[in-house]
Amino acid sequence: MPRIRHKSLDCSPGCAVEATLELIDGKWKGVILYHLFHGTMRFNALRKILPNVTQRMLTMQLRELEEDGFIHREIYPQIPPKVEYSLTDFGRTLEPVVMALKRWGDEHTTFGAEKKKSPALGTQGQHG
Amino acid sequence: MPRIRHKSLDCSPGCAVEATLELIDGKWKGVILYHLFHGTMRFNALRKILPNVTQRMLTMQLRELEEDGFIHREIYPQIPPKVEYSLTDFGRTLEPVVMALKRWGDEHTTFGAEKKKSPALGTQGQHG
DNA sequence: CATGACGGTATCATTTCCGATACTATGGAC
DNA sequence: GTCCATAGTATCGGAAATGATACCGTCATG
Repeated sequence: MPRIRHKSLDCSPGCAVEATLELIDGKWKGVILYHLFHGTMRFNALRKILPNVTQRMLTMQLRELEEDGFIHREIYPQIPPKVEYSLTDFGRTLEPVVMALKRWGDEHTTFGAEKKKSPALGTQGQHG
Repeated sequence: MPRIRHKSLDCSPGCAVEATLELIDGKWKGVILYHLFHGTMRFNALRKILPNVTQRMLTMQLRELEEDGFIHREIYPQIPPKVEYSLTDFGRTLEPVVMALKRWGDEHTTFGAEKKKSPALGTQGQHG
């Protein structure tokens, strides 16, 4: 049961909505989670598919996701370092949420529209 | 098709997730939308169920939701003023998203847990 | 004349988020 | 001895989001 950063969540019934939003908010967490649904990834692998995220931000977002129990950080004590990120069982419970977000984005934003124009992505199956 | 505040959305397939998040982000939009699913509301009615939101913030969030085409603002030219907010058809397309967020929050956050401890809220049906 | 209801604005301060950049550690290859 | 790869930290600064507070306009009531 993750902590909630909200100072006071006594904001009426709909508050569970905000509580969830707070946890997956943070500019890159959604995408990070989305990619981890497809499997374990190393730090630099995430950097490659998220070229706009600075190293600092990526680290921070990953740490927060870890703190909240969504992802697991596996450190292999070797040189050069190897660190793998994967979803926890708890993290997987977010799948319906993330997928609802993605589905809506695909259908209703210009980003989704652009994507449909590019059939090459279709070969990636669930990825696109 | 709403504008996207993100500067660059070339952040790989999962980006539709972020696109959606950006639109319903903003600390109070989730709750506002959630409450509007239950029907039209006046400005002060929203203030009452969201006591932590300042008037300024509420106005701003509502204006952004309006800009993005999610809600409709109906002004009745009378004294004292009356302004009603309601979801547009487009706004209603967000229902699965918001409900997914709420469901997860209810089941997995301490806020949700607290709520379950309070059976009185159960009488509110879908509200709680 | 003062007060209250309603739906706001305006202004300022603070907090929080985020980006850019530089720096670190270690071992192996060259 | 230098460079590279990996996974970070540290520090600084600016921008954006949010909060606090005060003010506005109008009509009705007292």
